[in-house]
Formats: sequence, C-alpha cells, structure tokens
Amino acid sequence: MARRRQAVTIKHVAADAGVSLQTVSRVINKESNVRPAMKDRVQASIDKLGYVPSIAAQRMSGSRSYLILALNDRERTIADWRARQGTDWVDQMLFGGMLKCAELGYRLIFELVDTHNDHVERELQAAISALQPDGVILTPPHSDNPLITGLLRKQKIPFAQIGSTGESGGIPLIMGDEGAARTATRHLTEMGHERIGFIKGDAEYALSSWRETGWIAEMKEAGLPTDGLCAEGDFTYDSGLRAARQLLARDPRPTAIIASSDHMAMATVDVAREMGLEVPRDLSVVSFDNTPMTLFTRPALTAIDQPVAQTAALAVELIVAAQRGEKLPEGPTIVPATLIERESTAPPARRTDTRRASATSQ
Amino acid sequence: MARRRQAVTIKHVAADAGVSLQTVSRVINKESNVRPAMKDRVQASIDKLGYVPSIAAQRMSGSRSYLILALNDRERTIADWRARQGTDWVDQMLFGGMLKCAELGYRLIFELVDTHNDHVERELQAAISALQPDGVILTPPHSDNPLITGLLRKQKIPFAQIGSTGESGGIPLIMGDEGAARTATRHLTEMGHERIGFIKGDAEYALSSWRETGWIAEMKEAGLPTDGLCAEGDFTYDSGLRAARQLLARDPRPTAIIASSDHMAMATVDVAREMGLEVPRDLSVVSFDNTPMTLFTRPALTAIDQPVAQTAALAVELIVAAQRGEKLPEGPTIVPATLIERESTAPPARRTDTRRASATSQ
DNA sequence: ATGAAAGCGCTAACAG
DNA sequence: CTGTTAGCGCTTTCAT
Repeated sequence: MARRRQAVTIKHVAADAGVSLQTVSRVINKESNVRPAMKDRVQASIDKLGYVPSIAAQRMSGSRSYLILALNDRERTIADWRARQGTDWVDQMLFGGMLKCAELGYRLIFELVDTHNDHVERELQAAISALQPDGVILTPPHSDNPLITGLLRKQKIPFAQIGSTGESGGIPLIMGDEGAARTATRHLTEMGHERIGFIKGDAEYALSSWRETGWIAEMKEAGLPTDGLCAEGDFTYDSGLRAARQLLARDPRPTAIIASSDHMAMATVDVAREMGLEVPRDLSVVSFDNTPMTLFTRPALTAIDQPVAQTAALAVELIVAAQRGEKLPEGPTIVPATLIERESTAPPARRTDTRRASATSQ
Repeated sequence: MARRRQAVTIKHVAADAGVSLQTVSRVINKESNVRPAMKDRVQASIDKLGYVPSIAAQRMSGSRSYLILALNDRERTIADWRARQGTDWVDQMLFGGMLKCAELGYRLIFELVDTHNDHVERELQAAISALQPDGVILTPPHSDNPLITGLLRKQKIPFAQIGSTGESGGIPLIMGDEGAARTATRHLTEMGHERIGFIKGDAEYALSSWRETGWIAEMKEAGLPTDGLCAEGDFTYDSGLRAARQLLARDPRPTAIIASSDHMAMATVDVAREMGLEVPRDLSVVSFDNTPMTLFTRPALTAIDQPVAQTAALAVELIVAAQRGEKLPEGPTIVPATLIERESTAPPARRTDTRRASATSQ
C-alpha cells in the first residue's frame, strides 16, 4: 500500500513563488493583509502548479472543513429509492445544494439518519466526528428533532432547518406551504368551485398542518364551508385512495379535491375514474409537490411545485453566511411555492357557471 | 471563529484504556497483531467515549481517505435535474453506492465533471487533490475518457468503469446490454412478432451499439430481417418521435418497436396514437432503462430494467477490494438486466397466430 | 505586511 | 505483541 501524498502542496507553491507558507495560506484564504503584487505572484504559482488545498489538511489545522452535511430520513429515502418512483427529492436537494456549495467552494455530503431510532444522536455524532462539517441541513420530518438540534447547538455547528419555523436555534426555511395551499384553493374557487375537499399529509410533518391551515383560511375568506371536507392521509397512494373514497362518498360530492401529495392526487384520480367520474370534467384535482409523475399521469396533474432546489441552495448560502459570522435574516426564510397548471383542473361542470366555456385549463 | 477540535480523539481513548495511541490505532484498523484481551479493553473505551476517527486525520497520515468519488456528466445531470423528469439515475447510484460504502466504512461523494470540456483533467485533479479519494467510479458516457482514465492510472487510484469493457485499466462493469437487447427481442419474437423495429441510443454511449448488436443477433437467430428496421436516436423524446415516425412509415409496418430509452418509447407510443394505432394491440413497445415514468404512462411500459444500484454497489465493492490489494475478477463484471413486463407488449394482432387470445400481457 | 514555530489527529516505520 | 518517534499539509499563534 503506497502512501499517497499530495502531488502539489503549499510548500511547492511557496518555494516556487519564493515566499513563506503563511503568505500562500493567506492568499488561499483571501486574507486582506497581502500586498497585491505579492498576491499576484503567489496566485501565478498556484495556477502554474495547479495547486489545490487538501481539505483534510485544512480541516486538521483550521476550523473549516468546507463540508456541509445534508441529513435525510434513512427509512423514507431508501423506501423511495427501492420503489423507483422517482420522487425527485434527492435530486432537487443535490441540484440546489451541491451546485451552490460548489459555487462557494464547499462540498455537499448527502447523509442518511435513522430518525426514529434512539441512536440518532450517536449516529449523527459519528458523522460529525468523522466529517467535521461546517454546517448541516436538516430536512423534514426531522428538522425539529430535539435530539438532533440539541446536539448541533451544543457543538455550535450552524444548521438550516427546512420546513421548520426554527424554534430550535437553527436557520429556518419554509416553502410557503400555507400560502401555497391558499393559492391552490383560490385557483379552484376562482374557477367557481364551492365544495373543495382537502386530503391532509402525514401528521409527522409540520407542513401538513400548514397546508391545511391555508386551505381553511382561503375557504373561509371565500365564504365556503370546510366541514366534513377534510380527510386524513399520510402522503401515500393507499392513504389517498381511502381519503378520496371518503370525500367522494359525500352528498353532495365535492367538485374539487386538493391532495397534499402527488401520489394521493393520483389515487384520487383513480378513485374518481372507478366511480365513473372524469377528471377534470366531474372533479378537479390539485396536488402538492410536483414530482415527475405529474408529467406522466393522464390527465397531467395541476400541482403546487415545491421549490426544493431553491430552498437547498438558500440553506447552503445561509449556513455559509452564518459560518462567516455574517448577519442572517430575522424570521424564517420563505421560499414561495408556485402553482403549475396542467390538465387536472377545470371549472365545475354541473353548476350554473358562466365560466364553463373551456373544459380544460391550459 | 472558534477553533473546533475533535471532541474525543485517539488520545482520550488511549488514556482511558491505559494503552498507547498505536494500539488504539491498531484496533480501529482491525490489525491482527493485538491480543484479544487488549483489543476488548480498547474497544470498550471506544464505545464508552463514543470515539469515531476523524477521516481528515486518517487521510493526513495514512494512505486511506475512506472516500469514493462517483463521477457523473455535469451537463446531462443538470439537464435532468432541471427537467424534473426523475430519471432516477442519481438516486439509484446513491442507493447502491452509498449504502455499500456505508457498509464498508467508506463514504460516497457524488461529483460532477464537464466531460466535453478541455478542463476535465484540471477539474478532476482539483477534486482528487481536495478529497484524495481512495477510488473513483466512472459512469457513461465518460467511463472511457482517456483524459480521465489516464490521470487516474497515473495516480494509481483504483477506478471502476460502468458501461465499459475496460481497456483503459480500470475495473469494468457492464449491465449486460447486449443480453438485455436479446431478451427484449426474444420476448417479442416469442409472442409472434416478426417485424421488430429498433431505435438506437446516443452513439456517444458505448452501450448504444451493444444493444443494437443484441437486437441484430437475436433477430438473425430467429431468422428475421433487420434491414430498414433500425432508426437513429439519442435517448431524447424528440429523437424518439422522429425515429418512430420513420419506422412506422414503412410498409409493412413493424408490429413491435424496441426503444433504447424510456423517453423514446414514450415518444413511440405517442406517435402510434397519433397514427391511430393502439398500444399494445397494434404495436408493441419495449423500452430500456425502466425509469419511474414507465409506471405512470398509459399503457405502463414493458421495460428492460437497468440494475444501476446493483452495479454501483458492485463497483464500490470492487474498488475497496482493489484498494486492499485483493484479487479481482478477470474480465468485465456483467450485471444482468431483466425484463419487466407491463402493458405495452402483446402478440401481434393481424397475424394468423394462435396466441392472440389475450390482448394484453400481464 | 511577512515569516517562523507549534501543533491539529492520526498512522507508518521502527524499536523493544 | 506493544510502544515511541516522526511527520502528513495546513492554519494558527506569535514574532519581526
């Protein structure tokens, strides 16, 4: 086993530029106390030799590892991978997080943790000890896990909490779930829908209740009832089936349903079809998440897009800012979610409604 | 900026166990020359203190970084992420690669490179210098990029080449593309199809021609013609549209088409529908890749599954084995791809064929 | 503004 | 089998 050494080290650069190690180090770290002429000379040597600092060595002596850990729920992530249904969550996390990291000279490390396990602390501590990350990104449903946030706070590692309002001392980021639910509801009320059902997401996720709150608020403002129009779900297709059956069994039937996940929306479409209803003619469906499947189902689903990539990028930015001691925004950073109109929504068919000219929205 | 030190170091363990640093190191690295009693004592201290070695420090002195780099094409990966179509490639790479790494005490780092760029070498060298990985996984279409393989060979970093037969000195792994194409073809010939079209993949990928070869070989063995039944494609939906139009314009029309990607298969289904043909009644379609969309299209696509996760896991295993100086298998490791039968294939309709009883295969 | 010295946590090489 | 010594490449003091 040959001992592999760094090809070009700071020493080589120092020798080549005829300066001390410190000066090179200062240039690398963009410290201010280096004369421009000196800096240029050193930079020239760096470029010439193709020198890149070793992260391991930087971490050994300094305080930064240039590593950011993105923590995700192991069980759920693996289940998604195994199902091969392409939820796109991981991809979008990497898309936003990795690229932003690269931009800032950091590196994103994707990591799984057993949230439900008592060993979370041990497991997380192991990852931290091994990697010494400069920051951690927490994702639902464990953005507020006190075991995790407590550990990070104690170790003074900056952490972003996606989908949390941030009572636990991290940097909170939310994807505007309440507003998104209002947007979805308004989209339907403006088309003339009055009985709009809502299928909740997994109660373990804080965003599930935010979405419900948004729906209720918007319905109230429109002067529409919500009693009996809310069904329980847990994001899965099967739970969507149950919830949709429950809602569509009502008399009068809802003319539209908002589902808190694409899978539950797909289940709703399937239940409707089973009952002889056509989407969107007899039932409009709006889903949450905008995962790839919304493109391939027929009709394609009108969905609330979760700006996962953008949120991950922002999380990285804020962590780096925190790490540098910069001032952070006050409350939670809200990344607004937008509605993508596809083919599953239309004005209600059987109402006396002047807007029913076109059956499908564009 | 507080200087963050390791909470528990090898020193603490050594002190706690009353032994030298070296002994602890030996226990960590599972070296054989430690007496069981001693080893147990040290292990007890490790467990008690919750000690985890710092990979930065391990890398600094030793020869291993316990990091494996998975290299992917930047342009294509980002395009996929942006399109949000959930190709699942990244997920499956992580699924297989990350979990296997975790199992072996390694960590997978997902990295993007600009293959078409002249800076590949510089870029890769930078990643290697910064991370000092113990191994690298190369993925199509750059598994055989001589700039990359040359660099890795020179630095004596073990590397796996997914989708390559390994003339460049790496560890070759292929997903049995030729056999898979034969399987797909046989699936159709056994149903009674005689005019089976084939849509090629991007010529930049070696596997594109392997698949073509398999189709030709199987057709030949069945005594069926292939002339004029092969159309160019590049994996994209649009290229699939063109290729399908070309094939279906022939007279007599093919009764089945094998597409080298799911997107091209979906395009084929759309073209068929446009021409008033019903899938699978009038045209059977088999696709390659088995990405999530095959589940959501109607009809759901019969597809050749690419065992990406399994291949990535094997790549990690082989790299670690190489790193440890173990002996590797001789030729390319072939991970067989399997056919997943869904709804897009059926016996041809207009033939005098005894097997036409059921219109759709299960 | 620049340089010299002292480690960071760990392992390779060598003793005993 | 176990311990000692000398760095790995870099950044942090502290001098100059």
